[in-house]
Amino acid sequence: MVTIKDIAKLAGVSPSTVSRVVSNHPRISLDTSRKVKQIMEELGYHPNIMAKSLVSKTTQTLAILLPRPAEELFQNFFFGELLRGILTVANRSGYDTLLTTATGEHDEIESVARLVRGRRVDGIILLSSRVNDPIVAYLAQSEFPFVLIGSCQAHPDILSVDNDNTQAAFDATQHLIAQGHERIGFVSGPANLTVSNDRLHGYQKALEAYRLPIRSEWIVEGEFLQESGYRAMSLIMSLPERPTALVVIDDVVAFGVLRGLTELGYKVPDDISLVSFNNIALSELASPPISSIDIGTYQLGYTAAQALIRDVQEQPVQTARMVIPHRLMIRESSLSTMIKKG
Amino acid sequence: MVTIKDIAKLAGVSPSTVSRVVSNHPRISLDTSRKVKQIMEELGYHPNIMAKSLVSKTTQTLAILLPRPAEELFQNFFFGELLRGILTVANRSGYDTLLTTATGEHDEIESVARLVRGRRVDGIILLSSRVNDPIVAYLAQSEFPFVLIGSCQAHPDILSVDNDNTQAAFDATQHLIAQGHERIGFVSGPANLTVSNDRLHGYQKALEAYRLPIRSEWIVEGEFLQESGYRAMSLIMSLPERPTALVVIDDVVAFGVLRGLTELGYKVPDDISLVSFNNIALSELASPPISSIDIGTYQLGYTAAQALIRDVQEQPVQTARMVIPHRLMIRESSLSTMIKKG
DNA sequence: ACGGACTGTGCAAACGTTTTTACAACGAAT
DNA sequence: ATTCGTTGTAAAAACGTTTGCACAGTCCGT
Repeated sequence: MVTIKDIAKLAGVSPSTVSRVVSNHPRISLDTSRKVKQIMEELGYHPNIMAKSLVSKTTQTLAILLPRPAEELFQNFFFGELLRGILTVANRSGYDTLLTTATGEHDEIESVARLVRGRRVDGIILLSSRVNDPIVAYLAQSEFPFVLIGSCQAHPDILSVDNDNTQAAFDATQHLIAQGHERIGFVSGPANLTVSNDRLHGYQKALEAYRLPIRSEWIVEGEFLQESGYRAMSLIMSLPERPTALVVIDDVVAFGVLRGLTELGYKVPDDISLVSFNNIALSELASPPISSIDIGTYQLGYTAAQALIRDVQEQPVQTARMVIPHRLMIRESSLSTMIKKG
Repeated sequence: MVTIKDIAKLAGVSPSTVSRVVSNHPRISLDTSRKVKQIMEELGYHPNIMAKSLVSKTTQTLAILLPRPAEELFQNFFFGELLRGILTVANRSGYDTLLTTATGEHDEIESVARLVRGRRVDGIILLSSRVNDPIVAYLAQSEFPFVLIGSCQAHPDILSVDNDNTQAAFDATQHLIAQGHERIGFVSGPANLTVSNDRLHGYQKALEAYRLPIRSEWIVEGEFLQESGYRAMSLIMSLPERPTALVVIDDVVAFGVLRGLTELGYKVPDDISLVSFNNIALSELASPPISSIDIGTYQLGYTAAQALIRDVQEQPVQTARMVIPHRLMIRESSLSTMIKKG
């Protein structure tokens, strides 16, 4: 392995001089600099990053931390977009990115502590919207730089990036109401996620605003999986009184709902209209194409990484709570030609 | 920051002893071990990973290296599955995982060199199937542990994991032939990827085996994008003589083809049958559900990580070239009830 | 009582950097 | 001629670990 000393010896200078050449120290003569650089080139020298980190106390590395069952996330197609947003910023700023999952129960904290206390990374991007996430609690108390993608009701004051999910769900519901629907159901995600709660809340607010009845049997909780949508759909459609439209927590779930409806012979959007969230690339390729709230996934990752890096570098961070705008993409699944009333 | 020395002082032992406690050295008395461990617990000690790496010359870190325009990959939905396979193995074996992209042209090599020469990681998982990838060339010559997911015609001897894409395409084509098709087209990917070449080759071999004509105008090259499928489809369908079935390089592309065919009023599978590759979760949710070759994406990642870790740890590695079995998932898109003959 | 094997611990060097401090050489200003 | 600022370089300490070597103490067989 070629070290700074090898270069120094060959160039007839001291190691410190080589180090200064590498870091473009102002008080190095052009001659020395050229000579050293040439030798570095010849030997293919690259500084040992561990040694560098040890003394500089910075790793130039961020961690993307996925909480417990990451399985779900990997399957979910907006994950790639999110990564892309994060990596774009990180690379540009010279940071490497560690992809880590916090597994185990008490272990969960332990695996974060390893990163934090072991100075493994300079900052953490945490993907979570658990209502009360112990990892958030740990990080908040540890004073370690981190940003949350999502939100945590127990810690509203931390650095985080999220959508206005309540407003988004309001918009989605309002759109269905504008299409003439009066009986609207909601297929939700796990109740311990703020994203589920917020969207449910927005849905309810919209119904209230338009004085439409909120029927608890039309609200079904599930997971972020197709199966979940399928099941929720059959549950709702087996009721004596059925809704004419559904707001669905996630596109993948909506795919499950759609499959179920099609199997049962319902026509979308004519029998049942659909609006969902996240606007993954395939939503518009479903048949019919699914209306979906675009949450600016790339922006979410991009903004989070940017804020974190600012924080790490102790530049002033603008706001603790950043909101990425959403946008309703209206497609065929919510454009019924004839509405069935009450 | 709490270091090994702090623990040592409080426990009234030397730093070396603490180190030995941490690494479960056999010749430490139970008493000392307990005392030290308790103090570590109290202070929340975690060893500084950089210092550790510096002396041990191992980082316990792998890099997942995505070649040039990673954009495409992030959009492609089997990426998540692949990551999941890799992370499962890596975590279990105590490795962290760096997600890196090699950007720039000459920079491409430079960014890899930084990882390799700077001892940033212990090994690299390279995602690529470029016919002649300079990164593969660099890594092969550098003696650095790495595994290729995909294959590289210029370096057939390196450690790699791939499918038998030729056979897979043969199977797909044969399936269409068995359904009675005699005029079969092929929507391919970029010509500089071995995956495109292999699959094209398998397709041609199948046609030859059954003495069916190979028509070059029915073979269209494109990208791994929906748009690409859409364009390829309209190109092929504008010909005076049209195929009755298409083999498509990738599910996402097939979605584009399907959309195009539907728009033009063709019925799938009755007018045109489809088989594609990769079997992403949404293939079966298309309408009609798309027949697809499952390439064992999770297995691909899992096997690659496993092989790499073996290599890094200098355990004997079984074979240089590992082949993950594929499986044709037959769905409605290739099950035409009535076949139009030549 | 003695040599040896074994057990438990400490000392110090090493890993490859960065950075503070020091200092030599030089030109310019007094 | 002396002082002073500037420029370029070197020496050495520090970062937090691991680990080979040394050594004191204990236990055992003779």
